[in-house]
Amino acid sequence: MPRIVDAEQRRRELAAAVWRVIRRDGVTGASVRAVAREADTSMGALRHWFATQDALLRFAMLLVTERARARIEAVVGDGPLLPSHVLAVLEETLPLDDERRAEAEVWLALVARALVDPDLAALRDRAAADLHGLCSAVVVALTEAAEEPLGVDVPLEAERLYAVLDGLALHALTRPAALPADRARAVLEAHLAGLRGTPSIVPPSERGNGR
Amino acid sequence: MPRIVDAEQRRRELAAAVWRVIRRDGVTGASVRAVAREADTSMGALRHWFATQDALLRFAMLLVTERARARIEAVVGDGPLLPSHVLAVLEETLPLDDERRAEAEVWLALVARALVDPDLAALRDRAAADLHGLCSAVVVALTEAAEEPLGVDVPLEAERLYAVLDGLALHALTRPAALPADRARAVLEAHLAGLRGTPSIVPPSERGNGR
DNA sequence: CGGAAAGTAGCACGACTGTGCTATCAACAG
DNA sequence: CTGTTGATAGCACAGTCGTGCTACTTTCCG
Repeated sequence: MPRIVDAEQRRRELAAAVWRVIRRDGVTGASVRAVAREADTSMGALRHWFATQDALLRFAMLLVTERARARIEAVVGDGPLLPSHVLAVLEETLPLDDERRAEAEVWLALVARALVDPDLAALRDRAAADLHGLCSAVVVALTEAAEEPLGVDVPLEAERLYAVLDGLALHALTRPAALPADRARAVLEAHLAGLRGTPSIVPPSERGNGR
Repeated sequence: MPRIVDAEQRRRELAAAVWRVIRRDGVTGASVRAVAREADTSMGALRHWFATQDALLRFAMLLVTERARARIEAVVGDGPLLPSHVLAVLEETLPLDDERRAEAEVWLALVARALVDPDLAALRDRAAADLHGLCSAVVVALTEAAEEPLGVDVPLEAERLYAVLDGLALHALTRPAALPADRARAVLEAHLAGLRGTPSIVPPSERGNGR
């Protein structure tokens, strides 16, 4: 057989097959055989790239965080976190289109498994720490940009923003009919408006400044 | 063998064994044999009460919602939703002690499975609709109690409160060290303060009129 | 050309899976 | 007493599971 030009690429292809199986049959259905079949290869080939099933699932989970991180960095770039970019950045963690929805489904399945799998829990904790840090940065960026100094409890507001973010992600994922993409965006935007010093609770006369 | 006095009680005992297995080994480990062993009974006895494994998991999930609902009703009672009870009511959905933590773990595991199991999805959707309704009622109760009328987008604020609630639940469950019980409570309380018309973010000139 | 290495294929094993099924036991009705 | 029902026990079947392992093909290096 032809040499694989890029080993990492091959591993990503197989992990993509894991994603498809998890989305179709859940993490329970992600057996070695099912993944090999989905990837149109053999058990032996699969085990050549991943010694155990746990390693396979670990890599599949790692891929979720990597992709989200890449999208976020593509938006924010190297520079500082601009208030004008905040909504776009945080949106990248919500399941608002098919690609991000796929990631969120896999993420939820693996986070649940992480409750009883220390390896997956470690990956989850690292991602959580990253997102929590991002939320802190967002709170700082928004409050610093306010015209007059706001009395903000930054750690608390970061925690609250993080909760809104993951809560929206969970609900947009599990109740897409009740919380479609644009509505999830609107809720997030309203929350960010509050952090900007413009309380989300405003008289009707001032409402209607869509995103 | 002695007749079972209360069939429902027996089913609850078996479902409790399901909970213990799910908490220890995840939903993957909740096989018929494992549950029977945990409940200290036989496969035959288990199958006498639950015809299939799906029925067993369905009942275990139903039990989570039932218990949460019972606790909430115990707090709010028959009367109207008083602003003074709002925090205590919403707290009942957070994993702030061992009992509620157990429910949340089982809930997360089964919600993940619900992504590929229509029966569980139906239970999840019903619970979500209930909680969403509760959040709406909370928003209405708090804004109506405000001294001056606030321009509140009730559906949007309900959605945001629901997101905060489930986000906090998820984080308190998966990152208990980063978000201990009293801190989760504090974040929720800060959010409710905002709904009361006392924004969590206030200009320095208006500060000092405590929560 | 020959050998090493990369990659693929898939069998074998022992363990586990859900469910159908029968057998057994306890308790009550008649 | 007998007969019926509730409840338990556990075997049998036909699979699937993860992984160890060998065999094989293809590619590259010297």
